[in-house]
Amino acid sequence: MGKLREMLDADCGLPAALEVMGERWSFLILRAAFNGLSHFEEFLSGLGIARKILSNRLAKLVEHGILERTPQADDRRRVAYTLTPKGLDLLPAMLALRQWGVKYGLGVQSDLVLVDCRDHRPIAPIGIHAHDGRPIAYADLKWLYRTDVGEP
Amino acid sequence: MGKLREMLDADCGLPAALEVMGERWSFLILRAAFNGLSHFEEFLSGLGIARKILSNRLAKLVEHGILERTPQADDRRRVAYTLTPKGLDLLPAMLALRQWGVKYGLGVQSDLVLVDCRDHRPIAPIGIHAHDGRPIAYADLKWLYRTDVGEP
DNA sequence: AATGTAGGTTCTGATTCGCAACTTATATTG
DNA sequence: CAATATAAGTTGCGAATCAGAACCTACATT
Repeated sequence: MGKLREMLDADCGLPAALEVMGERWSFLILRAAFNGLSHFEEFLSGLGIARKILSNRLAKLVEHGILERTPQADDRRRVAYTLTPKGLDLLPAMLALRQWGVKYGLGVQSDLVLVDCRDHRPIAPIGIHAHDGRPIAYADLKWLYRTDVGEP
Repeated sequence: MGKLREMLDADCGLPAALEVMGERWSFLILRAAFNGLSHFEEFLSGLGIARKILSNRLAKLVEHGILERTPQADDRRRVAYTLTPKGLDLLPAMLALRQWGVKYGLGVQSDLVLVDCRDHRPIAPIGIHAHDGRPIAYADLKWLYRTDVGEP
């Protein structure tokens, strides 16, 4: 029980991730950004979000370094919100959620498929892999203390 | 622009996933379940969540088929909440978020590492792979209509 | 029978959400 | 140049949600 408790208390990274991305709309804004949207009014009409909330979320995403805010040079009314490397690194998490939603969701199936542009074939389901790339199932996982891991 | 709009409108599975998992605490409850917790009071003290919210979230997770609620036979006061296959399928998404949080979070790094129990080496970062398992970068992805994908 | 425990529900205030209207800085148009 | 339009916010306000505490109920233990 002590160990269990310790595992929970350990800041496993999830609370940090959820601090930003756990808020309503954050993931949908991120998806829109991945889809190429970058302006306030694009997000607004594309997502059906309230202006106030969009303003708040964009500010937080910028504050956390997930989006970058750059006023446009040629039209200084416009501001472009673009994904930073930190934001781009959320793609696996977003796709994993998305694939889960497609697998179990009741929603209408999209006609668009994410493919490898090289061979135009759909990407593999996001999954768990060993250090050598071999897929692993949940049953084959366990928690170890850092000092007990095999040699890297 | 029409195509962009269409991509956003398409129910890509993310909204469905977020309907349940987008709510506060849902992911942390899920993590606790993956860590072996199964009883109300365990979640309660393990997470520091309010009773009311925990009650509400557990009900929703059960309602959406992510957890299963089973009153215990030997002590019928106790109720076990356990992950269904649908819930277990959220592991990649949770790990992807967790790894992102570890990579960029400010939180204290956990001493516990998730390993392949066969060789005791840490799992690979969750990533995007082509149908044949080859890793792909964001730049190599694109959206295609289902009718345009390469032969499976 | 009395007490304790697991799992909730109810009551209260503080936050957050969402809609609509207003503001400010820049562009465009007559 | 004046008038109007547009992009990106901010403000105000009612509705929903959150969090903490106390309360409740079914069961189990002494």
